[in-house]
Amino acid sequence: MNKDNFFEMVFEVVRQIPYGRVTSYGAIAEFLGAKRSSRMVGYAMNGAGKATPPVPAHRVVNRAGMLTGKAAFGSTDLMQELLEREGIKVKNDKIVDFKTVFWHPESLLES
DNA sequence: GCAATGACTGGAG
DNA sequence: CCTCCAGCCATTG
Repeated sequence: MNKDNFFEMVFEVVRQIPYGRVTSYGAIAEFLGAKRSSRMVGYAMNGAGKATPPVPAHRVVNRAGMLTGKAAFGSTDLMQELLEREGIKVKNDKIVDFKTVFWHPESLLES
């Protein structure tokens, strides 16, 4: 079954990520109130490419800013391309100035 | 319902 | 910020 509740809220947050910004699985999990379920966030992203509308999963990386899920895009180079496309510099499968482009989900609370 | 899995995280070196 | 170890948790077989 697609669009499960847990996946849904993860997709929602990821879709709210502004252009040229990235966030981490733990940040999303924490925002959802399930910081312990950080792994589930990544797991949910596994269905992101199959979800509708598709979510910018390339904007979601681990806490180190490493493109851990690049393999799930089908093309490992695709994720880096998309990130650079947004103005984000990627070096050795890791985001440059990660803390600078990092986006906090809690920013949604600020209208 | 139990066992295995995984796009993770925090603590320590 | 990098590497290794152990803990958490929902989905799947």
